[in-house]
Amino acid sequence: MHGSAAGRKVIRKKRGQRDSNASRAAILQAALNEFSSAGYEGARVDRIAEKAGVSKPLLYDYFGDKDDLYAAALREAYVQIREAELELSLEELAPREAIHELVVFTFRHFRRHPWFIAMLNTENLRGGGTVTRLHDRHEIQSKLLLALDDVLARGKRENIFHRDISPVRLYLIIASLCYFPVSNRFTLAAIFDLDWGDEEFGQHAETVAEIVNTWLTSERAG
Amino acid sequence: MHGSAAGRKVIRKKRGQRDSNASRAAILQAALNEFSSAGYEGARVDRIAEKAGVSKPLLYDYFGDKDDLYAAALREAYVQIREAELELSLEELAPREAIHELVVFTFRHFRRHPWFIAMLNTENLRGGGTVTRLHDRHEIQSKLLLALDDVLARGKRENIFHRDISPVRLYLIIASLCYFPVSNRFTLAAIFDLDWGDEEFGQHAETVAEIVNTWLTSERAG
Amino acid sequence: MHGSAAGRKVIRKKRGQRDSNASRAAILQAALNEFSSAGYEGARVDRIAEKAGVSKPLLYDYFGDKDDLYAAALREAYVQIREAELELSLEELAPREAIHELVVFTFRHFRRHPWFIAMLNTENLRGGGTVTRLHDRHEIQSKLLLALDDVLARGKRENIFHRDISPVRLYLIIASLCYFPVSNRFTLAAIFDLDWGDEEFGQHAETVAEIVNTWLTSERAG
Amino acid sequence: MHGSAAGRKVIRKKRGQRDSNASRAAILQAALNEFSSAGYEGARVDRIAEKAGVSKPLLYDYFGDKDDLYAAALREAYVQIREAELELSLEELAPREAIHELVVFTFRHFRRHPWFIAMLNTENLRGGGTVTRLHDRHEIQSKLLLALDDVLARGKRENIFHRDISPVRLYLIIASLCYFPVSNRFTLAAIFDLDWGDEEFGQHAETVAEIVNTWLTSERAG
DNA sequence: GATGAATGAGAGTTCATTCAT
DNA sequence: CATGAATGAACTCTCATTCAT
Repeated sequence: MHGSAAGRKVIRKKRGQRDSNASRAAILQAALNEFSSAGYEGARVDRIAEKAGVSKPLLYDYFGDKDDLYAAALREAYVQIREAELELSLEELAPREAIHELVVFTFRHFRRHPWFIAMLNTENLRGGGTVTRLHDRHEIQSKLLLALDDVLARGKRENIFHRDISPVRLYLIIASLCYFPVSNRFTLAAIFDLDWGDEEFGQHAETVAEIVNTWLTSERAG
Repeated sequence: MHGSAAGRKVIRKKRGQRDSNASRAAILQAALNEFSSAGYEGARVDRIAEKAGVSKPLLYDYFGDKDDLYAAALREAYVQIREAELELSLEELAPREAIHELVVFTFRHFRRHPWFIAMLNTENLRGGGTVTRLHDRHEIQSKLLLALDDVLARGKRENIFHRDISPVRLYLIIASLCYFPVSNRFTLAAIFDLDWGDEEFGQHAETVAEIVNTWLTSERAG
Repeated sequence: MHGSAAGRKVIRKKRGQRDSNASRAAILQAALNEFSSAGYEGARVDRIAEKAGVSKPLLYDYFGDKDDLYAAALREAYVQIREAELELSLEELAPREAIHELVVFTFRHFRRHPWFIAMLNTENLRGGGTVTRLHDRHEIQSKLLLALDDVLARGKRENIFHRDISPVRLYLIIASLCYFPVSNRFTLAAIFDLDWGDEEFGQHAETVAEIVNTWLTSERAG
Repeated sequence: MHGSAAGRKVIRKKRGQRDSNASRAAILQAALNEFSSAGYEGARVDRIAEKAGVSKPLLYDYFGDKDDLYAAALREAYVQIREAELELSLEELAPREAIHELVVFTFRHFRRHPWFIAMLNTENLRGGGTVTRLHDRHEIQSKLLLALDDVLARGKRENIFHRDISPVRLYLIIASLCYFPVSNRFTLAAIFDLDWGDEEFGQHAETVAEIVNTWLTSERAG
């Protein structure tokens, strides 16, 4: 069923479809770059069309108006970031090592994909109205949550972790610690002279991993 | 007569100027509201003037162009937030209690001043070019850093805390944990159904405080 | 079919573009009118667009900003005036008659193209910054210079003219005499009651021609 | 009578009047500078007030609106130029020498007072509406006309000049020859590379003087 | 299907001018 | 007499969007 539908499309407009897909992808990528580097209001439809190498009417034809294009770009940001997460596999690591690995990965992840952070900030600045309307917004959840669930369960079973916490809450904590220094790097640099290079970021990641592990392994205060 | 008139003058702001000071303050506040709710590009000078109850030319006369006004609003955001921090005093609390208090305060602080978070996000989205140009940007540092320094020293002296960490780094960790759930509340709500009310935020603050205290009091791993 | 279509295309302007060339020309003419009748600062872009029958964005798209449009109009003024000069041919006239013809023509020329004079005045009022930047400003030189060179040479050869003078200097003298009464006609009328009609202008042109010829034919003072 | 009137003023508002006159003069001079260097539309009332060292309301109080101020500046331009002409005395020179002197003087005159030329150009660009409304516009006529009348009469009487021409017409010719090279110096420099210094201007003045004298002394063509 | 041509609506900014003290 | 404070109106320029081929 899935296959035949795709097949039909290819037959019906072989070339058109191929171009069409390439154009769509180019527009999407250009939109993602533009929105993440200029914000919603700062983004220019002209610039997106130009960078994508298509005409504006085509762009409007494919994606609707600026708002729709922004929604598509936001969705694309989530899709891309989740794809990038696939390279991480924690199943075979011991719980504490898994946490360490996860923290270090998340940190690097955010540093390497600043446009993802920019899109999230933009969307939150706008009140989240767009993300709420993404029809598959729940499927977009980090795959890391599942891995985290497994790690937490193993840690509990092996009597290494002594805290009851949901994977979501734990992810929230890890994400908090990794997000802020990247997201706010410019103001932090200006106000606190925290102008970090790769090395300092790496060290901070180690600290963060230890904080999380220390907490997970400690007994609850009596 | 002369004396009392002069006295009144001081209270009613400098005279001769129709109401210069009041106008300035009104513009600044309106700008802060507008920029934090619409971002830099989304902000409208018309709207700021209207909300401030002044004409656009007056606004331009006082603050220069939109960029200058934005810079003034950003600075005002920092000033207001630092003023609000004065209500916290940690000197008389035991180290662990002080940390707990600080975390809870910071959390509530961010929740109550969402425009501050919005301004920081906007500025980081823009690459921090404006904050770098604020002449007194270093004096803007959180007063909490000083308090934190004292708390850390006491904790060490009393053999309660066993971690070597600079106040700035510790503040970074605390701020990270408190900032992200507020800053990203809309996307978190949409993706993870993390739609918190005051109570849940309060609980999370407790968790955060415990994480930090657990780490500070634990021995370094051998 | 192909050929004839192509032929038609040339006549009907390039196709596919809705009416790009016609719009450009209309804008240029409207700009010339507006700048020459209102000066640079007094000229209104709205008015130019309206007179040209196009929208402002189109105008900006074609010509850049007001400054660029002004430069294009200035250049157009020179182009039009030089085109109009083509109707004059002096080669077959005797030297004295040629000078007479040239003076009378120049006078009438200036009177009939007052917007040319207005553009020159405007540009000189502005310090000439724009004309200096015209890339082909030297090719804009009056074709009359060449004719003048020929007339002077013949006059010398035939022992009619006895003055050594470069064509440029002679043109400067003739232009001076023809320009001022037209350029300053309003102040002259107000101060000296010199409110001339066509006839008086014609008489003055005769006087001017005689002045120039008298000088050219006279021997240098010993 | 004269003295007592002045005396009364001084008594009536000793300081006020003195300031008032100084302010008026300062405004007038500033307006002249501004209008002649920026044109009517380009001139800024703010700048005039600032350069004159007075407040804008004062300026408006003294002179009315921008139009009135422009009219006053235009009148002032004529007054100043006529005052400067007083230094020339032709009565005791032989006719040909007088003409030579007059031409050289006029040339230098225009070169040294470029703001006068700028004001005339501006006014002509505007259609002369303002000069027409100056109540004493006829008294503003060049004093040189009277001198010229005398020179022409003497030339005729002494059988040196053989042309019938009114002083006004002769002045027009001389002014034409001296005005254009100065007025249009920027475009001439750009188009014809006529970038003159003092010396070349001086030489040109000599040529002009000879042209005029040659014509005046020549017999009318038979 | 794809695009050059075109625009309505509105943005930031400035300017001559006038209150109110 | 003198001015700091204030503004309505207008200007240049831009942007998301659509027509017509």
